[in-house]
Amino acid sequence: MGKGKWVTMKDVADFANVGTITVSRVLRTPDKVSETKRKRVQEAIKELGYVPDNTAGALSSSKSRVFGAIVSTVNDSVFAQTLDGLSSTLRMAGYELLLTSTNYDPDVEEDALLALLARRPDGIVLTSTTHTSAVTKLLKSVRIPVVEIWQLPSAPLDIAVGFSNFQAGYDMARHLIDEGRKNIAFLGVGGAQDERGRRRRDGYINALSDVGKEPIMWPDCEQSSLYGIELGVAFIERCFITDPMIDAVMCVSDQVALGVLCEARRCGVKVPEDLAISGFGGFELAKPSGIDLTTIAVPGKEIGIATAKALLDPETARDKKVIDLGFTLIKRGTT
Amino acid sequence: MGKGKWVTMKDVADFANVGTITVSRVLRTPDKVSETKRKRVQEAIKELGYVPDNTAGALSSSKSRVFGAIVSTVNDSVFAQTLDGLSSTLRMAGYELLLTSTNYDPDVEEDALLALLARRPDGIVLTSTTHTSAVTKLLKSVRIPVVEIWQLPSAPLDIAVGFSNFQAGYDMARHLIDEGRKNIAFLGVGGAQDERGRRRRDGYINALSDVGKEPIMWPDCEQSSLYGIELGVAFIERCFITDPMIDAVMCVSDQVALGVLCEARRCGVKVPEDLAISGFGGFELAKPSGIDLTTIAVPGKEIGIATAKALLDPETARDKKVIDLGFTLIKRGTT
DNA sequence: TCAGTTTTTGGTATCGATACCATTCTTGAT
DNA sequence: ATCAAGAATGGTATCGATACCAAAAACTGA
Repeated sequence: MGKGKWVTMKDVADFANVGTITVSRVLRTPDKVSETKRKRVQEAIKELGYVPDNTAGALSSSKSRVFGAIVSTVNDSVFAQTLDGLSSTLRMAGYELLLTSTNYDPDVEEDALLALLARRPDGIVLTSTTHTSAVTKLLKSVRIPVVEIWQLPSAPLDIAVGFSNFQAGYDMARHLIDEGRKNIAFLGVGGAQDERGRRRRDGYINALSDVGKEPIMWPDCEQSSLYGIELGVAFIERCFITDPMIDAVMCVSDQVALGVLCEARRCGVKVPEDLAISGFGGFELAKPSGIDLTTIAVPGKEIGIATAKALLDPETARDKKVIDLGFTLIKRGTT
Repeated sequence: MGKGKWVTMKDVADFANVGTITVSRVLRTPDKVSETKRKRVQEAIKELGYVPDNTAGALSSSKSRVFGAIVSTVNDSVFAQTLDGLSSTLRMAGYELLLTSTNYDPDVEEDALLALLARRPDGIVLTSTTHTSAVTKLLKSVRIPVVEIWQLPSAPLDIAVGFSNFQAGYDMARHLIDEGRKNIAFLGVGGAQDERGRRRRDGYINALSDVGKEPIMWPDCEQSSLYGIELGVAFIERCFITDPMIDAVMCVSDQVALGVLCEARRCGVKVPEDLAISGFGGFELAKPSGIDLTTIAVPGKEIGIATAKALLDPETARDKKVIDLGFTLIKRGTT
């Protein structure tokens, strides 16, 4: 313990009395080495506590065995599931994940991408599909798989894995309309950064216009600093109370919907009689809990797994280019 | 765009008509290069779209500018805050974060650590403090800072940043006792994997024994596959109903507490009159929302930032060894 | 037993940057 | 004008692995 330097492959080779390349082969292609030497090398590795140096390996083989991910936030439970699925699938294949979050800032994305490329990853995952021109140029010039996830761009840079946020918004609005709701509001326009949320809102607007209705969006400007549950609470206080014609609210996320639901109950607003509420994200609570929110379940983990597969085998994935994993509208008690 | 290979430092040097080392210096120590050449090099970099290769740099300088993190799960909002603080602070200093999650499995931890060390990180972050002997040996032999976070081990391997889970459990139990509760249950023993939860439970047991009370723990065995909100719901159905002496429940997490709260309301159990409920994690909802859970707020983001600082300047951090960032008991309406 | 294969093994160059040392160029003081 | 001290610059070795090719060993069938 506490040796000054790392044990190198040469040390192992000398100890086992073989050439360095044999040690390399024991690690990468064991069946190409005779059993005697293989065992001797494996013992030497154990004995000396050798840990291979991947930075050196990456340099000579130009394969880093690392994938880079640039996500808008890790602070989201459904996103976290994707990361879980992604990183565990990759690790099983002997790859690691270099993670960066941008907090929805495109300039940070550019910096992050440069930092990532400096590590010569074998592939890149992005949760955003709107990039600065520099980013687009870089991504196009790079000879590695680029996977955009959680949405389906019309013109993917390379490969896309996700589902249609537009369709999700459309379907949910349609569901509310079918339930006989007359004045359906959309809550959560504020998130100018969140392009997935905007797509869902666009779906909502389209569905309404298909039946000749006008959208009601709140907060009406993007100045609002409210988000999550607090935004939901504020909606009841500041919007629903002043505009009692509203009989349904479609929330940008489950968090927001939860805020609306709790505050509605506290204020004696009957759900779903007076106000129908829908969320997004696949809130895990169901009927028995008393919080049975109608929502859209998203295959978060599956996206992660499919992304990992696409990274590991880009050729196959490129045949499809856009991999749509769909979503599920879960009708529960709040609508 | 679409060039076969990466642009190398040599290419930039030739283009700018300088030596490679000058290019290197422009990137790392710009003030040691004359202004004329510096500008020429910077233009060449831009012109050619040069992205430095850090794997090569890491090899020759033995500084990878990458830190590795092994977390039990990313699927936890408070953890996510730590990761956010950690990775953004590190990136500002020009470092990246290599993230691995173990899903609470110590064997995975060992694999993950080996994979991480193969990338020769400049430091390591761990959320667990119970390791296999192989892991402990490896971590001790490594000459880089090792930071254990989210708890305070009595004998840290190197540096620890966090707060006392034991104390948090103790204080919350004490709070319930002070509120006059007679039969306080602890909900969430099942998480054998979650050592932080176990510490809090130990604090609870201690607080009760200090006043001569017996602990009530549910589920009583670890066979339960329930977790999160569902566990909270199950508690009311299966435990509280059968043992009506219980007048308080201290939950291992806010999620669980939320489940208890919702189900209690649905079943007509009065909170806090019939049942006091406490959570853990710093649930962001407060009084106006109707869900005003008494909880313990944890400085998640601060832990991330402090960890980053410790990694970047281990010498200073080692003076303290254990950095206690504390926690805050937030008394709200459920107790 | 031997030529012809196939498998196993090792030597050497190489990946792209930085470290170290040597050299050249400034600059200021005498 | 000359020299010393310091700044700027470049050449070459090096980091630790893998690629590529050549050599040695083992195996095949006649």
